[in-house]
Amino acid sequence: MGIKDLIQTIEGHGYRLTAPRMKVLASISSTGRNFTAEEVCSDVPGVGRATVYRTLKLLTDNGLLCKLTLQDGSPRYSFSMAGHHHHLVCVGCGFVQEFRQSVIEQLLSQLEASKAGTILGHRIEVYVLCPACQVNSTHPQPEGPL
Amino acid sequence: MGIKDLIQTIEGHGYRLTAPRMKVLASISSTGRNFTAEEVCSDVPGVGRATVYRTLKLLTDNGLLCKLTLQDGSPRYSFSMAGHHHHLVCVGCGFVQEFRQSVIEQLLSQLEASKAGTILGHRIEVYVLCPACQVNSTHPQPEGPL
DNA sequence: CTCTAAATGAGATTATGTATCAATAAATGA
DNA sequence: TCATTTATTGATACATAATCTCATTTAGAG
Repeated sequence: MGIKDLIQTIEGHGYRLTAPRMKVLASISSTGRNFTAEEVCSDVPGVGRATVYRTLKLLTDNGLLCKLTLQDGSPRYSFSMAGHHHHLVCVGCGFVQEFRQSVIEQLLSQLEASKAGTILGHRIEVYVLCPACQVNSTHPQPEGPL
Repeated sequence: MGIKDLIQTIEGHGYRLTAPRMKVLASISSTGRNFTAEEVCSDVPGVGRATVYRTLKLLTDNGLLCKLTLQDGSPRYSFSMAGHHHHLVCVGCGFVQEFRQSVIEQLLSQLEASKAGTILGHRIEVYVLCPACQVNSTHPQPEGPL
């Protein structure tokens, strides 16, 4: 996700493109991976914590970011490529892949058919050890990633 | 889940059956539904908050309770009936049903086959409006449940 | 009954945010 | 351009969920 897309979305929705927001956009678009809100805060000195959180929420609400939950329950933000999708999170390096799989639609219709009620939403996250991290754990490194 | 099962598990794992723990067990087994940690705290005056959290964690780690996440991200505890399962949470009343569905196994094998890495775990929660709450929302009540 | 390791409780601390509100800055229109 | 309006900001307080510390207590073994 380039910073231009982020800027376009901000302006396209009628939000003001302010200096603090620009700093947040520059920070997250330069990381190239997913991140926590506090990491962004550290990366934009001079910008208030509240503004960082507000900007992340703004981007999340407008579909540019996703907030996901790691296996231990801690939250991270990642860029959102597709419309509706789920997350494949590497436990080793934190790398996030999105996926869409037709069996999920099957699952939801099976559940709806079983008189469980009207489905309003769902949360699906799969935790993996990615191929690169599997190699690292076979040949342990002094300091692992993430 | 009766209080006897809870006690048996505590003792069976070699944990001490103390008065504060008994109060927590009595509280949660009498609710008959799912609950938050703070609700339990309020229900066991005299027992420290840390002890309540420690006991809930103990029960969760030993498979008697599940910690689930509502749609807004807030956590609740529910009794765990089956071994491995997922949650169907009513957004209206908070009622939690467990489910197991074979399509989930399909999903996981599809993902594993797609060179995504080794699957270590997953989190699947489906948010519904249960039949009873659908009736309530059609004929609104002064004060809804939960 | 004594002893010891487990468990407790009070309170501090951490993590992840949201709410408040006066001050500031961006867009709008005269 | 200047004034006005409105969004935005930052400092700080607050909220929630939980864990950590550590001195004290207690369950249960012997």
